Amino acid sequence: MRFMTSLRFIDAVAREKSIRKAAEKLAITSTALNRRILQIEDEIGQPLFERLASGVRLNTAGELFVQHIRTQTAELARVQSQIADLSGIRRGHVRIASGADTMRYFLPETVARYRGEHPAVTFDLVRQSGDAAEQALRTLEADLALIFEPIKSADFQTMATARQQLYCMMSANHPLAKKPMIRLRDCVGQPAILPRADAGLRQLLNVGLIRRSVELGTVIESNSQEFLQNYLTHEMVISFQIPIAMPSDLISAPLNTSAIVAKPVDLADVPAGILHIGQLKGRVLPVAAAKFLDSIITELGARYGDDIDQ
Amino acid sequence: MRFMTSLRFIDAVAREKSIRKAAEKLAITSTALNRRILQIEDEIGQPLFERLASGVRLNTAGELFVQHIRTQTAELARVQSQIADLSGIRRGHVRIASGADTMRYFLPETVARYRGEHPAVTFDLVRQSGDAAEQALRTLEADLALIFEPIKSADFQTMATARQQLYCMMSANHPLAKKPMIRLRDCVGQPAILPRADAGLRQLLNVGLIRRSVELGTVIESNSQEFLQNYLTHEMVISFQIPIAMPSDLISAPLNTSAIVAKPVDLADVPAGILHIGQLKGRVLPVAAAKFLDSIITELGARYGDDIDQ
DNA sequence: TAATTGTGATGCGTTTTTTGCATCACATAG
DNA sequence: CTATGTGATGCAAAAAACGCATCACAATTA
Repeated sequence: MRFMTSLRFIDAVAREKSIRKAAEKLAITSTALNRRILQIEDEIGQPLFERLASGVRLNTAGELFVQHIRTQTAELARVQSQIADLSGIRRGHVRIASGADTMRYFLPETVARYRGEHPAVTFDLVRQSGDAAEQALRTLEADLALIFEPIKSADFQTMATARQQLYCMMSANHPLAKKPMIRLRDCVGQPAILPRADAGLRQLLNVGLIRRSVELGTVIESNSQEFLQNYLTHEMVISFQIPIAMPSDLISAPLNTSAIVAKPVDLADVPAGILHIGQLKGRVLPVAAAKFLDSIITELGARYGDDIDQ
Repeated sequence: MRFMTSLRFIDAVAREKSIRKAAEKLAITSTALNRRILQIEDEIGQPLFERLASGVRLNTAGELFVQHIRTQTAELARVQSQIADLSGIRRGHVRIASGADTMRYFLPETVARYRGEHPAVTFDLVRQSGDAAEQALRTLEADLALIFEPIKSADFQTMATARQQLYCMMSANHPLAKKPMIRLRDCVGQPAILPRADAGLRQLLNVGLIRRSVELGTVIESNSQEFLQNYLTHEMVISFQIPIAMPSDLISAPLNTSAIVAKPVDLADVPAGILHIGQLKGRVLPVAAAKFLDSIITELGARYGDDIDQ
């Protein structure tokens, strides 16, 4: 959209906090970008940026204007999506911010199924922390966010939730692997590898550990789920995971030949965590995003049945 | 705002239903305008207008897009107003659609008082019928509307109301002029000049006339309030008016020397009509318009006290 | 039926706007 | 004090927008 160019540029400068850096990202020269900004500021009647030695920063007027730019951009996307939807085939672009949990199996499968029905819809999938995902909704960089505990912002509008019981994962020949259900007291002193503290799963686990006065032998912390899971085959340690982040056969086929097994942690020790699927409060989503949200809810329903809300 | 040009042009074409006519209004050639439209349509990916031999007409996609243009234009105005408001002096532009009643004395006085406090705020005052005023709110051509009965659209959000008792006006030497209060039965067969049927006042009066089975000798109908009032000095006829459309001394000073007098019509015959002041439902008004609305409410309160709501 | 009028689309030369290079002025860090 | 980074600006080249003349089509009029 040509008429959005100047607005897009201003948004970029606001994000980069530097005209030259933004110009580089936009693949134009800083002088062209600079002049566009000066022109808009001239038309507005007052500056939008403070000029610092280290770059630029939005002033109050700029904050207001950039907020307008972002909502306008999102609105335009929504209208375009709506218009494209008129021609029968569903077009559009869906931008999703999510934690790592759903990026492993759930989203690949759900997106693939949706794209099977609507090949003209494209996706952005950004893996980030819960806080960052909420922020992405606010700045309108994302349409939907999937966040596993906790929700911090009042701007987050939950459209669906799924209860996720904590599972303990370990090598198939680990002593605990024979139990059908894990109690935290079983894990006292066990060497464990855990997600880092900013993950919702870790916070959920910590509450249980404190309540039961259990201490694990935390040998490794990592924010890579791949690492957490694959490491289990190399050392006799335990880890924790929620179902949505596990291969589906790990739970559904307890007699599988996999070298790794997952056993549920007693809900009395650690309550089920909540996976929140939501959007920015008050926003009207583009057709494609709204329909994909339906898809997510359907898929969650198929997987977890009664553990789904809304 | 340079970046709004193409959008403004499309809106103009949508309103004129002709590229050439719109081009003339916009003071450019039809070819330039035509090309801008083709370009936008190309970027959207499908046409926004149907091409007819007599001009163009919005198709469904166009309706959606033009709606978007209008809301975004209004939003931009709001943001600009908000930004201007940061610099202390209140700037902005207020667009008012109203019936003739308030255009005579109420709005001139209220606007003048407001501009006395905020000289940088400019105004558009469009006199039109109630229906047209509601339509102007919907197309975002107006920020506020003042409508004297009846409100038809569900999109109209009433922000304040003022009860207006009907008054009978006549020359000071008219037989009825001696009565302190007029009953409709006093008017049977009286030659009368009335506003046209599309005016709220006329509809209000008609209800009373039918209920009391009274018929007037309607000799003249006009939509010009000036005519209705000034004619009273030339022929012995009666007319009707609401207080807000009358010079303030007509009521406040009953012993005035004016050649024209106004006497209230008994509320048992004709109930008080309601003057509605409102905006498009759900819309956030620019600062200047919102503050002027406060001004209107204050002014109404000073004039009519208990007859004001909300 | 034929001419006329009005509509949007398009090729081409001109005008206006935007862009990029080189450079300036200024602030900060080393 | 020097080096490096920032945004602003003069000037020429590139790109975009514009206006004129004209086409193709449809509806209206003679």
